[in-house]
Amino acid sequence: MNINATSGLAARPPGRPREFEIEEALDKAIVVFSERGYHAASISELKDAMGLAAGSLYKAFKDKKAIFLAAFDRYKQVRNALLEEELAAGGNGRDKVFRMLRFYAEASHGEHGRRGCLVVGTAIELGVYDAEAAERVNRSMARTEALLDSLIREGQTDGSIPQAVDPATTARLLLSVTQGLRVLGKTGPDRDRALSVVDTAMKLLD
Amino acid sequence: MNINATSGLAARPPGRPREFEIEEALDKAIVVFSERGYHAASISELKDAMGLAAGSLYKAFKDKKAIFLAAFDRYKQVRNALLEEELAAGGNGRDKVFRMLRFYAEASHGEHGRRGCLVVGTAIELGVYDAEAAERVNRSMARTEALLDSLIREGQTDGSIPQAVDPATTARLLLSVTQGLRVLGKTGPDRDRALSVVDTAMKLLD
DNA sequence: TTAATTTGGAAACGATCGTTCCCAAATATG
DNA sequence: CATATTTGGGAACGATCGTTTCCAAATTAA
Repeated sequence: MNINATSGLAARPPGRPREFEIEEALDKAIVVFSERGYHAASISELKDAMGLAAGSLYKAFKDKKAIFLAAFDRYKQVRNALLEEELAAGGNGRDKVFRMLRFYAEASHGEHGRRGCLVVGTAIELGVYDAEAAERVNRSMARTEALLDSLIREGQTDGSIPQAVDPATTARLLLSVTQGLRVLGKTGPDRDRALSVVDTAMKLLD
Repeated sequence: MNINATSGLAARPPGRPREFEIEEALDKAIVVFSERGYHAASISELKDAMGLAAGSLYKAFKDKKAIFLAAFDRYKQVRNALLEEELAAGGNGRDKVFRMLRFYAEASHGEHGRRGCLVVGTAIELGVYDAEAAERVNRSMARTEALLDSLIREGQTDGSIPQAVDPATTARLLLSVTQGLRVLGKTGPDRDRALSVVDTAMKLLD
């Protein structure tokens, strides 16, 4: 029996307490990894950005890849929460699809666009050589595709999207549009151009 | 007066002649850079793949970035030639757009898909921090977008694409579809799924 | 109080990075 | 022929990489 389990509060473990918040540090790491990519982001850059000494970093994480994977998971958690919030404000299925595409378009221009998407960056840089990274990328893509699929079906149920639209193939197309926007956003287009792509894509739901 | 200029043939320069073909070596470098990315591709890997000693490599190229940019330019030259060939076999404008999208879809699955696109990889990994790389990426993207635009207009002229289609915004959407397919192809989808995206995108030209 | 444990932070480690140097070989020029 | 020039190839360089080690500080448990 674990006497600590009687309390809902986690008992403070022995030893000197950590002086930084893991999630705050990961938020800084996300910026470095997104802008620079996995290989170009050095431990030196990471520790500076995260405000930690190398020793502290390696007590919190096994190695560089563990930092990266934790940052990836944190990134997905934050972005999923923001997307969920955006979708909750939506009306019918068609409106939710629009909001979702707009969500990606807004992340694909300006400073945010140049910072880049950690999922896309991971797919490009680590997708082939690292199984753990690839699995996370695939899970993320599959989730996005499934979400688009379900929103299209919701639109067909509420009448905002015609029955003639094929949910599966259309979801796959819209997924590739969102990933493509993220690529273009690294070097390129301004807000209006990103949003015009969304408007054009929505014609597939007419 | 340069007496050598009287001949159309390039006069062999003094010194020991190079024993390898630059373009053949670059074709090997393209594979390494595409699969691994710029930073993960080490000089050691590159020289092994290219079949050269480090010294020879640095006599042919100023530094690692010069190797990369030469490989990028070679990649674009080869891919553009293949695309041009594919388009020359096309019928009307609509068919040419289809062939162009299919050209990207075919490069976005299986071994070729996992190898990846050097333009997409460069945008992600170097787009923000290297001006020369960014300029090449932007030139490539702009060229592709302009080509799609012109093919759509061609289709409107020959009657295969409705006048209601807006060439500029549709070209931009199709560009982002092609870039997205390349991202998905790194970890994912099989041939049929890639081609189904193309079929769905073509509905925008109905 | 004492022992055990964990963190903070800096110094140090071996490995690998991109690059340069050096010398023998191969060619053009005089 | 000798000389200048360029390449091939490998050894060597300093810098930086990711990681480990070490010690003082902070905490829990006994």
